[in-house]
Amino acid sequence: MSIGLARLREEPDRIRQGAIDKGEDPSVVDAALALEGKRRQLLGDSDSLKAERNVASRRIGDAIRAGAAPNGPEVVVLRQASTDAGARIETLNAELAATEAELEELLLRIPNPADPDVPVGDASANQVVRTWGAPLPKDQPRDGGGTWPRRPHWEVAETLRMLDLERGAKITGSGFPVYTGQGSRLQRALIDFMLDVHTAEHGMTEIWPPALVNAASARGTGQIPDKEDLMYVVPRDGLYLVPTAEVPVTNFHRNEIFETDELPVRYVAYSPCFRREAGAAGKDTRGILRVHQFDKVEMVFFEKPEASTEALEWLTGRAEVILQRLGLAYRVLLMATRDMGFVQAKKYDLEVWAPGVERWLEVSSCSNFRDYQARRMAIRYRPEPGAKPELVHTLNGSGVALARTVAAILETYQQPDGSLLVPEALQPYMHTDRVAR
RNA sequence: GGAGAGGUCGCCUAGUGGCCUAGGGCGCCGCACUGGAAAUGCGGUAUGGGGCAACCCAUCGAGGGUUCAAAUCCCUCCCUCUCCGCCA
Repeated sequence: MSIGLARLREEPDRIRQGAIDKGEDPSVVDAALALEGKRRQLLGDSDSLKAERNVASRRIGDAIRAGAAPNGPEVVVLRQASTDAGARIETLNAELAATEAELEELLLRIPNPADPDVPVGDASANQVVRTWGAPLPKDQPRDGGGTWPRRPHWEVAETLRMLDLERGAKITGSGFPVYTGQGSRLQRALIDFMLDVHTAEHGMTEIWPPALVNAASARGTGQIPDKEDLMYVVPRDGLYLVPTAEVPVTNFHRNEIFETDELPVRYVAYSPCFRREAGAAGKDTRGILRVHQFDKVEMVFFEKPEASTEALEWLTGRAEVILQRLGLAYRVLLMATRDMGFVQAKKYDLEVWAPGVERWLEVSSCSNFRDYQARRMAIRYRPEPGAKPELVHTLNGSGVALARTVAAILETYQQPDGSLLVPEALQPYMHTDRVAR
């Protein structure tokens, strides 16, 4: 379940409109409402029959303890009453189970309504809310006059022996890049740099999660059943390779209740990410813009509901800090309802400028899920000490994904002589200010 | 991988078919006593669902089964601990 039944009953109109805005079928909302009514009816009937049966059973126990014969007339009558109730319960429960299964099916098809400030429409309605830095031109003025053309990242990397796509294809398959030499060190440097900034400066707690998760976790964040095709599966052990650290880190607190003073809880996690990218064949085949395995530093927040709106802005800003320190030009997009995804309430994408391929590359996606994800995973908190638990709000965002950031660095910091300047922020980690042949 | 022992209300623990409507201790909250505290006493202290409410239903690792009735008996699975094997 993702949309809450209470909310479904209380504000069906808003949920219906939310479905329409996201391009989903709104009639599902009414079908779910009808089934919910049926469910409550059946549940009430079943519960009162169970109460009857419990009373009868208790009386049998009392009678026997008081000295009645276990097969005496008094007990036989009671036993019959209990058996009869049991039979009717079984009939009702079968119907109830079918109803609940059907209802759950429908609820999974109701999207999380977008926040009121999200533009309605498809990708063309996405708004650029701000840009930072100036996108470099492909043709760069040369000191002595004229221009030189910036090369795409795969050419820069190959010249400097930082990347080996062919051997990656040999040992695993296409889309599994091998980073070599200073390329490998650049990976480590970026991971280290990002984790250091988010922990030491932004106060997040570092998590180093497993790279495989079980089915319950995959279900928790909605990877299955919806997106099973996107994941690598290990059927023999019933495990899934993580497509993002969001999956293990959000599930970290599945079925838990935070105490009042524990929130917010803010994690940052590095993990490799594995994506089959089925259906994307032919797109971005060159270089490392779309690969099956990449590395990412991910931020995952658990917030009090009243704080989540502001938390999304802060979260997005923390990802921006990384790009700013790396000196990469980027823009922030507020995603429109039909382009933001089924489960997000509000989402910003960060796109970095890659002057070699002359494209904006998505390196981060920062989302507020409100209580939608938390409901599926039963992650709650107590608003006051001793109060009834309520669902937390969850947020996450990349801070940031490596492969495309590496591409942007290679294309932004390449020099006319073929060497690469190391961004100042990375120099302490790379132990050099320049990579040359 | 093999053998054994376990998984009970935040923590520890009692519980071998009905007196379990899960008992006790610790912790926590409230009240009383106190100048204030400690100690002590009394009461309260899980989650989900249904009901206007009184209250009812479900949950003793998970899921099935036997029974009028399951924490308790049976089956399957998961996890933890100890020992052995293997291994970075």
